[in-house]
Amino acid sequence: MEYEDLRIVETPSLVRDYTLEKLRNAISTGLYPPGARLVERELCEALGVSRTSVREALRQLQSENLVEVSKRRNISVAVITSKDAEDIYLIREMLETMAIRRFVALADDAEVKQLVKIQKSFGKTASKSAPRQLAALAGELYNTILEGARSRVISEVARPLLARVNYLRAVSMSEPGRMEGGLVEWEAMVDAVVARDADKAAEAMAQHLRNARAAIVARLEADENQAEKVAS
Amino acid sequence: MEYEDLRIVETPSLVRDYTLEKLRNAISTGLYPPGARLVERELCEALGVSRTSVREALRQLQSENLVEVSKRRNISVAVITSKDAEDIYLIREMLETMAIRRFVALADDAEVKQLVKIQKSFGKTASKSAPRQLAALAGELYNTILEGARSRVISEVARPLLARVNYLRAVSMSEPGRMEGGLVEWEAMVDAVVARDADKAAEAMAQHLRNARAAIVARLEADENQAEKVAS
DNA sequence: CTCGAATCTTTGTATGACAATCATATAAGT
DNA sequence: ACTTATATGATTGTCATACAAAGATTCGAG
Repeated sequence: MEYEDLRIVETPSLVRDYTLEKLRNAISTGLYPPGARLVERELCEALGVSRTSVREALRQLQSENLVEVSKRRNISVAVITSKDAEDIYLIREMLETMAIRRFVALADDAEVKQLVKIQKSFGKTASKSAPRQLAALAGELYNTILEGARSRVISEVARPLLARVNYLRAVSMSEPGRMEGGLVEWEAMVDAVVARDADKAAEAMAQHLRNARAAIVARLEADENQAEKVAS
Repeated sequence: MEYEDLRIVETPSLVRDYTLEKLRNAISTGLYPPGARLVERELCEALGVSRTSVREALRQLQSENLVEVSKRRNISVAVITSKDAEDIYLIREMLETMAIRRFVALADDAEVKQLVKIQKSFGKTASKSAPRQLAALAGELYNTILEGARSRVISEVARPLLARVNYLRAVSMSEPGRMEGGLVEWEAMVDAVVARDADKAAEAMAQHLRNARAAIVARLEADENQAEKVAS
């Protein structure tokens, strides 16, 4: 008899993981936008957990650079400057072309099929312009790629970077015009993966990230100029 | 009158930062070697701090992947496999060539001079084969480079990776033969930086990391084969 | 020697307490 | 009215406890 299937695989969930998840989510959806202050007691109330758990979750968010501490020790959602965003996208370009090459080399057929499926849902969802759905799909896409690349290290480095620009991506996707570009490149990438053409897939991925970088950096620079004007 | 000089710039040190620092140090020096179990209560005693502080520090180490949690929730010093090490070095190669190019472009003369100084101390210290001193110097070298590269993001991504292989580097440096190779490449790199030749500097850095990768991966693979043999 | 109950260990979580720091409001003096 | 003191409040950092859950260990009964 086979017991493998019965074995309980997931450890009972931890309050601090729940807390972490909730906070990460709140940040990436913009519920807590960049710069928003996070007060421990308020988070405790909002989440119904103790200060202990909130604080441990905050320490992790701090290590992930999703929040930043002021010199008064107050914690707020990290503000990404245009320069930060540029560097994040440059690094992502290196990491994710690396990942997609590994995916082409190592992913099994089920994973490739999964990629195609996500890509198709994309086409369907895009016409309705439902930013939340699109963001979720994009997340799935990246997850699938990182999984299929079979590298713990790449995932560990890439995921926090992805998390840091999650909110920006969501904002950028809700802008008219930017979305279609992304779709075309993703389609090219998935096609290349299906054809097991690593170079082409990597190039499509790089192209996508270069375009995204340009769009987001431009957007942030505009915001920064605006803010500067207001300040004066 | 100028008040800038009087202003207190450093926030009073936090117990959790002290704890984090101590633990990171203990891991990178091998006082707590890979696989060693870390028991909260013991750490409290050893460090003279409360469980609260130890736990918050552990959460950060966890985010940095310096420790790992078993399914029983026990925490131990992360074990780096040969595959992990290979990926870490591949990513470092991308990040640090990027960093050294920025350094050449952006660092001021004082920083270049600092680099040269460190490089010279290296030559002096190497003859005496004092691994602790060498490790400290290498740390300074990387710090200087990352500082001079003027990119928060690059530093934030590169530093944890560096920390993860710190112990391995120390071990590898204490082996005979490996050290001199590193020194030659570093000398080439610093020379190129002084000459403000970004391509040459980047190539020297890449060369250094490729050599280090080969040495460390070989070493880990040997260890892993050994362990496998013992297990059988 | 094996099985199972009792006990010890370790982690997860909550709570309450208190100091230190900063921010804000209030009172006082000129 | 304006500035300075003073009190008051808010927030974070740290500690000490307490207790539940889950595992690991010990030890006695058979």
